[in-house]
Amino acid sequence: MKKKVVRQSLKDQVKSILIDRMIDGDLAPGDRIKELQVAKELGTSQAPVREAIRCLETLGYVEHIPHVGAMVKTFNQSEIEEAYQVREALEVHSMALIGDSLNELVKELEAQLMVMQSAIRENNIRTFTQADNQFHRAIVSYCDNETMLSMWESLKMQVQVIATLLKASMPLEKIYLLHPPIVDAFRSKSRERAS
Amino acid sequence: MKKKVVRQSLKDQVKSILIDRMIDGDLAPGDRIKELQVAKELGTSQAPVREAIRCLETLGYVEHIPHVGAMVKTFNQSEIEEAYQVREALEVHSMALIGDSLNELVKELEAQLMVMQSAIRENNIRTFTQADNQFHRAIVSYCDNETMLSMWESLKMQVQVIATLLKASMPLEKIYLLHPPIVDAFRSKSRERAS
DNA sequence: CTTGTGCATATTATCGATAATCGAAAGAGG
DNA sequence: CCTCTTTCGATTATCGATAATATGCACAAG
Repeated sequence: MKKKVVRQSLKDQVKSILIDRMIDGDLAPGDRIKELQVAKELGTSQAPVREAIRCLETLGYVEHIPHVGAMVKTFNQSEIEEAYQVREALEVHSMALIGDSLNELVKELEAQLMVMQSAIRENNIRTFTQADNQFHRAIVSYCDNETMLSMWESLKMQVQVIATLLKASMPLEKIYLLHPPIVDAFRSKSRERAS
Repeated sequence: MKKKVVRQSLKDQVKSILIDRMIDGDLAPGDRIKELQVAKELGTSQAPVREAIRCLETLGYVEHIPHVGAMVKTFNQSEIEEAYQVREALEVHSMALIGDSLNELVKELEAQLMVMQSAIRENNIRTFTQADNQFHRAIVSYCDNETMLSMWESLKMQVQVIATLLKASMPLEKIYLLHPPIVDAFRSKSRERAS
C-alpha cells in the first residue's frame, strides 16, 4: 500500500484555496487578487502565490495584466458564445470517433438523464448542473482522446457562467428536454442531428 | 508618436529564447531544461526562467515533473493522432460557422494553394509547411472565434512534429493534393466532404 | 546474486528583500 | 478651469540565498 501522504506543494494548496474562494463567491468576477496580500493571509511567501495565480490564469479563471495584477475573470457575451461553439465542435466530432463503446456511452447518458429528472422533481439545481455537465463530458470522454478531453475541460468556467445565467431564465425542464434527442441520435448512429 | 520600445519582461525573453532553441534543434525532445543552468547562461536569476518554463509547459512544449525538472516534450503516436482529431474537429466545425466571409476565405485558401505549388516546384519544405499551416489556420480564423483559434494554435507543436515526419515519408505533391478538395467543398458549401 | 538502506549530489521549491513599473493624485503652467 | 508634468504609493518582477526533495550509488544484509 502506498503512503498517500499528499505532500502537496504550496503552489497547489494556494491554487485550491483560491478556487474554493471563487466557488464560494468570496472571490467574485472582477475582484483583484494581490500576490503579497494573499501570501500574508496564507502565511507563505510571494512566490507560490504568484505561481498559483499564473496557473489559474492558464486555466482561464483569472486575467493577468503585467505590472498591474490579476483579477478574477469576467466573461463577456461573445466569449461565452465562443466557448459554446468550441464545446459543440468537440462533442460533435467526438461522436464520430466513438466506436465499440457506443452502447456503453448510451447507457451512461441515459443514467444522467435519470439523475436530471429526479433533480428536476426536487428542484435541485446543483445536482442538475452536475448531471448536465457529466452528460456532456461523457460524450467527449468516451471517444478516448485525452487531448480532446482536456480541451473540453478547459471550457468549464465559461460554460458554468452561462449555465448559471441560463438556469435563471429558463426552467430546468426546458433545458432537460434538449438532451434526450441527443441520446436518440446516438442510438441511430446519426451524428448529424445531435448538435 | 508612441515610443514602441518594447520592454519585454525577462520571462518573455527567456521564453522566446527557449522556443527558438527548440526550433533550431538546440533543444531536442527529451532534453532536460535546468532552471539554474539556463539562468546562469542568460544572466538572470532562477525566477524568470522558472516562469518561462511553466509557460512553455502550458503551451505543451515541455513536460514538468515536480521536484525533478522539465524536459522538452516528446509526443507519442497516440498524442499526435489525438491532436489531429481535435484539429479536425475544430476546423470542420469552423466551416459550419463561417458566414458572409466565405468568399474571402476561399480566396485566401486558393492563395495558399498557389504558394504550396510554387514551394513544390522549388522543393522548399519550409515554405510549403508555412503555407500548409496558414491554409488550415485560415479556416479556423475566419469563423471569428478567438477561443477556437487559440485552441487550434495550442496544437501547433504536435502538428509540427507529425508534419516533419510526414514530409520525410511522403512527397510534398501528395500532401498538396489533399487540399484542393477542401476548397471545393467550401465552394459548394458542403461541410461534409471537407474532413 | 538480490534486495534494501542510507548517504551524496543535483535540482527544484520556497523564502525575504530589493528593483522596476504602473496608475492615480498633486502641483505647475497656461 | 483645464491640461500637462511630476511625484508618490501600491504592486508586480526580479534577485540571491536557503530549504526541501528526488535520484543514483555504495554498501551491508539476507
